[in-house]
Amino acid sequence: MKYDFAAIEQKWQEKWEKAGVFHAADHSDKPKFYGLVEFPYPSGAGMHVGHIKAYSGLEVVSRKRRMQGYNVLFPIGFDAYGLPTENYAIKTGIHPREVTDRNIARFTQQLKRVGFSFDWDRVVDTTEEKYYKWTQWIFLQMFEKGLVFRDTALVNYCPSCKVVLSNEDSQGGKCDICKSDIVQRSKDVWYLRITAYADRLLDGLETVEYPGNIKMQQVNWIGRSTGAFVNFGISGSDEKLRIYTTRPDTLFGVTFMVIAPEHPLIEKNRDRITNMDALEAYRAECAKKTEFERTQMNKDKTGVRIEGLCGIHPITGKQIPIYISDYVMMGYGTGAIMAVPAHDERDYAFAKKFGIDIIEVIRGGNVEKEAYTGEGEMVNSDFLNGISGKKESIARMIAELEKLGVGEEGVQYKMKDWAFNRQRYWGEPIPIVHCPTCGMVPVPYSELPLRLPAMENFAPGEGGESPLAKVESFVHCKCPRCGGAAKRETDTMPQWAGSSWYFLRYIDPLNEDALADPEKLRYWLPVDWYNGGMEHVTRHLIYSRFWHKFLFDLGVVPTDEPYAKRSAQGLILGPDGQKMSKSRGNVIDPLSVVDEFGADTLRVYILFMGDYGAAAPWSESSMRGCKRFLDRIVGLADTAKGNGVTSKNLESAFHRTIKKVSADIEEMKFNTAIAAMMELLNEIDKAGSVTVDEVKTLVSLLCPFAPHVCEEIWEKLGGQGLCSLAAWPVYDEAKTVSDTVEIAVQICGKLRAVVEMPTAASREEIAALAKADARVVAALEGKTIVKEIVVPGKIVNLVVK
RNA sequence: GCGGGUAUGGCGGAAUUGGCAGACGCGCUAGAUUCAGGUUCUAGUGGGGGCAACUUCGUGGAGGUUCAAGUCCUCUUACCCGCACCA
Repeated sequence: MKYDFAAIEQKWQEKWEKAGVFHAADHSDKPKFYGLVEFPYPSGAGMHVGHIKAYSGLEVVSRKRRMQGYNVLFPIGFDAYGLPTENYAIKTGIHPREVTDRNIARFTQQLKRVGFSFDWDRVVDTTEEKYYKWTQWIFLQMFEKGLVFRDTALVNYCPSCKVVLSNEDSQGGKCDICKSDIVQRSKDVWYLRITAYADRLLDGLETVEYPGNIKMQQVNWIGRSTGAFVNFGISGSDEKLRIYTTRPDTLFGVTFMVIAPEHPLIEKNRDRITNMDALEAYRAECAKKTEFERTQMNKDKTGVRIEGLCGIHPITGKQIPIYISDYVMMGYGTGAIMAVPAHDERDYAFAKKFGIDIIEVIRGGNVEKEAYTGEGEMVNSDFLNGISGKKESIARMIAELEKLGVGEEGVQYKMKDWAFNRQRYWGEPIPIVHCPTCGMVPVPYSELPLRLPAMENFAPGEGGESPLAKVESFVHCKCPRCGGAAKRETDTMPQWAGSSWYFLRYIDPLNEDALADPEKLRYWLPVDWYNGGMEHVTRHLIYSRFWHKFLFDLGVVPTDEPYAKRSAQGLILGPDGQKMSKSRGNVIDPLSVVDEFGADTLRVYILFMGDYGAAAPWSESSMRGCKRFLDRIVGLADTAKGNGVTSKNLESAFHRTIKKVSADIEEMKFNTAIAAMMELLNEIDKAGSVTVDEVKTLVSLLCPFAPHVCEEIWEKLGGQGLCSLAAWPVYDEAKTVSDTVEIAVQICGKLRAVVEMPTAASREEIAALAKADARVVAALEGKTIVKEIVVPGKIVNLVVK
């Protein structure tokens, strides 16, 4: 039966808003549930079906929790600083503030039309002064604790966006925002010392409930390796060349050393090196390549030997040639390696190309043919000879190095410190003053927020200078320490800043004295369940864990980890099975679906499409099936008569469905939860009649998925109050089992009959009933049973000869 | 190259973790209702064989374990995702 979804949806959205049913209470005797979804970037394109899927999962969980009597915090906000808005503003001349406000208003309206149960009184916007005041406050706290520093570095620069990008934003050598090629530039940039938290970010993973693949990605991203630092000598000098290796056990197999082209050793020894021309030519060649190109050419090794300098082996004292090559990176370890060609594939390729000796120190392979990286007995290795455990030889070698004072155990991370700046307008100003006498001075806390100045032209300056540098009144200031003339920092923070702590602000969005009240933080934290996209697993998720741990150390937040549990939704693909994109023209607009089929249908379909965590293509006809389901539910309500239960069988089906839907929601198996309700509806149709009580139960189960139509039916059936606040149905385990059960009877593993028998039958009774079935009797004709397998409730298998 | 994942009808996907493969939905076929249908209802729908009861094959491929395998083991193929000269 078709229903007027447009009228119903508007009616109930208004009622919910008026009654404030989705407001979280700050203090409550109820158990709390904090469900968090990744807040959107309010782009000009408006909402995407992907947003709906991303929010629908915890929307259902949150609605279920409310019905279960929890005090639920399910907030939403806007991560509104960022380049697309700024670029749009530059193009159109409309101020980013105005663009942002407009986009937020549009998103808000769209989200409300889908009927999400967000607490709209707690909306945060990262670009508001009252919000970014605290982003700046956290930055200054980090500055005070020595976690903020400046360094000259080769940075990824996007010539199109005119902005310095982090490694994370320039993966694959392309700008994450505009997809143009990245070039390398030398620049003074801000860093956050996230590596200081590397171990804790790793160890903390043990204490949280994240899916295995997310943990794995974070572990790989942090990339901890243990090994040793070893100091090699330099011929004719008391200088040391320090290297990092994970295989100190192979130290006797070293036949050459390699340093990165940018390694300072070369500059320091200019006068002693006899082939500077060749080295500089090679360096110039490398500088032309982006980091991406450098890492792409991973097989063909190039390099130049440094003439006039030699390494000295720390134990044998042997002279060792040193090369420069771009297969060694300045950014990892010490920018220098000891090369053991016999047992490392890269060193092997290099040695073959340059005709360098290969010394086997671990037996087990054929070093004439290829590098051997496995384990084996140590040879040619002095005091290590005869040992065959890698662990033991490494430990012995490290002990020896420490005894001789030429090395020690060490740990390295792939993760680099976080380049924390943008030369753009639409971001949080970095609250630092550069004073000619005092150096870098933080803006006093009392002067926060340091406001983003009004500007007419926010196009970036040539050469990557921030547009803020053009605002004289902003730049020129007095040094907060000495009172002398000084200049403000003009860089702004990167887009990941505001999103690194937004979940804390939801807890107390209007607080003017603290980022949030400690009492409230203690009540709500940690976030019980956080859902978001896989694309944020290595950036946002690590950054925000880092900030949270820092705030924990400050005593600002009560938990070491911000998120107790994390899940991720899969993409919605276009009807053609391809990723949705404007250029492919396969984008589905959620609001046009709401117009045509209603918000409830959209919500049910998106969760019914398939595994919540997997990608699935859009199918309009499949969605129509969900509409049909809701229409049938509406029709069912009209035929409901009387109270109590219709029949024992149907009662049992209800209890089974309550059990399944309850459990499936907890595991985000929304597709099978909906399928179970469809099955129940089919059962009811078969039974031919249904009571008002039963329909109310079904509608309560469906309410988190399709809340508008459920409220309407609930009201029509005389339900108390709102369906959204009704008690979540409970099931009786005893009633989930029906009296009889169908048992499959196999003979030699082949299905021969299906026999209905009492659920309570004993093994013997089951076997007897099975053997009494006419078809089984026929099949057993002339055979002898050699084995009987009886699995109560499931199957009987008779093995015959 | 390393790490992780996936593979089931015409399609999206189920399968209580070793126990009737294909739930649920779409699509399709036939019939009914309707002036009409992108409506609604009824029945059917994995492949082959048979009028039928029934029978046989069947979860990317090849082996294996088991009374019993989509599920466990070995090998293999294809695709997807992440990292990528990390010393």
